[in-house]
Amino acid sequence: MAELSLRERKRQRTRQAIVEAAVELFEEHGYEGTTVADIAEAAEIGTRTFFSYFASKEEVLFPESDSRIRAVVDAIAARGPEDRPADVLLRALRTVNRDSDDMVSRVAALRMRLIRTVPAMRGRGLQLQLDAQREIARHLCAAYPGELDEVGAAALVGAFVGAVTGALQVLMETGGDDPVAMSRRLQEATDAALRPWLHEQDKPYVRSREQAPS
Amino acid sequence: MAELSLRERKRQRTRQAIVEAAVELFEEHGYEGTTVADIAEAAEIGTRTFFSYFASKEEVLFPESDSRIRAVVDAIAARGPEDRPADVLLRALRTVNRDSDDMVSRVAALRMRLIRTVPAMRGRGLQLQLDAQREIARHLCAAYPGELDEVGAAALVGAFVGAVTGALQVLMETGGDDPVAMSRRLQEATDAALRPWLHEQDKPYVRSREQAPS
DNA sequence: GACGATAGATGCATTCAGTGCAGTATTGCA
DNA sequence: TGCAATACTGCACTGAATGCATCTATCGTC
Repeated sequence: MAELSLRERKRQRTRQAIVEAAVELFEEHGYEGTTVADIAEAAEIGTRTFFSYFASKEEVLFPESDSRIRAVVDAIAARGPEDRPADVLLRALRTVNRDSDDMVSRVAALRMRLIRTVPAMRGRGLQLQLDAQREIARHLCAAYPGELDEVGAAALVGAFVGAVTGALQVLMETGGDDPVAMSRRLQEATDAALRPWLHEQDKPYVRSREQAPS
Repeated sequence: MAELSLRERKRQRTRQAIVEAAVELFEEHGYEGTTVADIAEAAEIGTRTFFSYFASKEEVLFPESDSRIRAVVDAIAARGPEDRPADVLLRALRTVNRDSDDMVSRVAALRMRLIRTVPAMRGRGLQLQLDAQREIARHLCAAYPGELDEVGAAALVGAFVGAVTGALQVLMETGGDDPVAMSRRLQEATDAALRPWLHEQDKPYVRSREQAPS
């Protein structure tokens, strides 16, 4: 399968070394307290070489072009004939939230913490998110020709992602440290915000409230 | 009213001079093609002084803490007893869109263009937007105690603002130059995206289409 | 296995944003 | 008028990022 050339393998290894060195140093001395030169030295490369792997210091912590996009695109591709655009997005959103590995991986956790605290990281994260939205909107638009135009699709995607982002922001700043509880509150909040789109059979928290009225 | 001390007046004048110089130079040589030193020289101040007025180069184009927030907060304060949170946001959103002066003022137009093209500006803009959302969510939460918690309010606000942002992004990149047409398409797209929240009497584009079919 | 082409690594110099500091000028106030 | 607070400025410095020239390792080919 992975018949990569020696050059390619070496490059991957160096890349990995950079990321690991960066994570190590960021955790020890903080983001601002770590210079690119420090990272390069720890990864045993020249400072100049760093920038042939990553365009900027932030980039180290935003490696892969997020698997989330792919998950949503898959969900769009797997839509049923009865599904409205909003249904598809709703399902995708839940899948993504459920499978969110953002609390497990060490890099992901660090990234989260830095996004919350370092302006440069926050800005970068938001930009990538907006790009991802655009990408998803394109797919959604293509999946519903005649029904959704580019702008409408972007608005719809924006609404759904915006709800998640808004909730997540508050959750992170409140600083709860229990991932399970946070995930549940996130689901509740977005469900509530997006309630007008929910079908009856899709309203878990209404159902649970019927069973156990407050 | 404006009994400012001489110092204060002088400071305002210098501030104004910096902004004007910056706008001038950005329009002539582009954002990246203009250094802080250039701006300072044009504004007849020392380079160092620039940073006692603005914390960074971007900041020059994000002056006042946006009147938009105030407009939304006002809309929340002016809510009727029958209004649901979504109703309030919907009305506020329309007011803001309608009064949007972002196409008239020279600074605003330049800012728009740079947000679209310069990563640093985009990042900064998104950060400010998220902060604004948070602020609005706080007010909304306070206005509906017992009904909305912090997280839920943030999700709701995020959904509405996200819809507008998503649509706006596509509209800007499509690069239509007719502000009126863009404003109309924006309204249509967000209306469509937020349709599940619309009351019947709140659907202007359905109504106007009945009156004057295209 | 040798060889030329190519891609990657590196050092060096440079630009530019942003900060800390110290000294000077200006303003507000008594 | 004089004193204290505040603003302005130059200077030196750090750190990110880029361009360029050079050197080295790898690759495909014969």
